Amino acid sequence: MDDKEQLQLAIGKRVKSLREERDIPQQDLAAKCNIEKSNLSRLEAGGTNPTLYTLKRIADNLGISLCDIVNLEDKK
Amino acid sequence: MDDKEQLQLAIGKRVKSLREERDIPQQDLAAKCNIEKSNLSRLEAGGTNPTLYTLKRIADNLGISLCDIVNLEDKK
DNA sequence: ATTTTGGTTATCATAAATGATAAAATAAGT
DNA sequence: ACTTATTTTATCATTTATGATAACCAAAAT
Repeated sequence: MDDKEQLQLAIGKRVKSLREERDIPQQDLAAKCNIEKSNLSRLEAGGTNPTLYTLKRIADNLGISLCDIVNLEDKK
Repeated sequence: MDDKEQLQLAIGKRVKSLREERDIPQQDLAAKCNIEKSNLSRLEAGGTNPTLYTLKRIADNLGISLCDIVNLEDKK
């Protein structure tokens, strides 16, 4: 697996984990962020290389900073 | 100006500032990151909404973390 | 069993990021 | 002034993120 795929999987896991910690369904988060639920599903599954703005909206609606949402080190 | 534009300008400024601190020309950084110099120029000018992977490569070659490169608060 | 609810997956269209290249502008050296 | 280095800008092609929609799957609730 290459660098890019690993990164995508890592950010996907991170978003999913943060969302689940808050007990908010994909659909709800997607709606609040104005992104398609199918898009969020792909993102969480590591199937996309999201743009900064997409990550910003997700971070905002999870109540954390951009810096925090891309803090992928040692996150399992 | 909308949210997205502001974000783009902020990340552009941040990258440019970090690059200049290190006295590395756009061309060199672009080459190390395997991105087009024109693309990096656009990015630094706030003309693009970069993907996570693009930011990752830039961060790596600037010697900082993803978290750090998107740390845009109070950066002027 | 059959509705909900949450999530996934597939497909297609559209917008936009990036690649590729070239030319022009600007700054820095000399 | 002239050269050199650096950056910007424009254009076009290609790839891909995202939008939009629909169908499907799996639990859980009832």
